[in-house]
Amino acid sequence: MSNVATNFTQRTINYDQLLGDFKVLLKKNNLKFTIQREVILETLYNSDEHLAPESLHHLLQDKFPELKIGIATVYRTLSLLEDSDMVTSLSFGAQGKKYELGAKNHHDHLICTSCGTITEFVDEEIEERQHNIADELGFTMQDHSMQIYGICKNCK
Amino acid sequence: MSNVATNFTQRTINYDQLLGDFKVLLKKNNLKFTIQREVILETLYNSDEHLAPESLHHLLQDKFPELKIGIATVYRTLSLLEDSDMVTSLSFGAQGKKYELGAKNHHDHLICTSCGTITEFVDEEIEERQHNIADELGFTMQDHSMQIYGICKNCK
DNA sequence: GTCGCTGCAAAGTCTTTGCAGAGAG
DNA sequence: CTCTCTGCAAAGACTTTGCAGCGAC
Repeated sequence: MSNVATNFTQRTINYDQLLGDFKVLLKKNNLKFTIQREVILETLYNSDEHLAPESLHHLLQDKFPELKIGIATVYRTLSLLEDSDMVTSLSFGAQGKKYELGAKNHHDHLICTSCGTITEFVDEEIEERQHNIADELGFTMQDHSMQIYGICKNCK
Repeated sequence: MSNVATNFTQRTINYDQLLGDFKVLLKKNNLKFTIQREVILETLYNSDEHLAPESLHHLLQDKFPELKIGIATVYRTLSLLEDSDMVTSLSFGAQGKKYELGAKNHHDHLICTSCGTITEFVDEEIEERQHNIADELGFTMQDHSMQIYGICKNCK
């Protein structure tokens, strides 16, 4: 690969650390650590997919059938995690959001409009440029997201 | 402003031309040119906002009460326009999409998380970089979108 | 005239909320 | 024990669809 700083992301923290952060967060807000919240965090951690609430719910039902986790709990937990900046949501194309754990390095998305595959990438030049632009416009940048849509190698 | 290629967008075509394109599109697909479709196009053209279907519907009811345009027609026309690449949809934050006419220059969005204001910008360096990245990953780029979230000048 | 379009209302999705019992601290 | 969570079901919000009459061509 050339001089393009295009690197695939890596998980930056291990699960125990993530779980610890989650427990701290809960404690700080007087919330309880429940088995449902734990398996949702764990499932997000172990998934390389960008999960829609419904897909996550199915995964949970498959992996933890005895818990009978309700879809409402999935939505509530995702909102909680998103509000606490532990997960990020993306809304591509049609309707519905997809969630991914924020405990990965920051990255942007390349989305194949044919097969729907999402590829992640990071480009330092763009990252830096975004900061500059925000500064120039008197904006305090909190976050950003970028998507490139096209046809992937396999679909061509 | 410094050397940052940050320019605000300008409308690239006039309304008559846009309307002409729309008529051609309709004819090509054996669709009819109706007053409802025309006022929707016109309202989008005259709006500097990114419009949600509901907001657009309200605008239309205010401006053309005698037409009694139904919300279903708004949705159907927006889908038509989006499928034909005449409008683009964005889905920020919460739920629901917002639409804008595609007949503007390409631009990206800076979104204030406090007041919700959307500022548009273009940066050539980023544009170019996106093409390079897509190429490197064997991707044929069709489109892209970028959002920067933060706190705007006024809200600070 | 023909055939697509429209408004209306009903039906679908996706998401949130109310509630009573269950469970964490 | 207390007070939050959970699953369920009902309610909401947003979008799509079926239909009969209307209107563009």
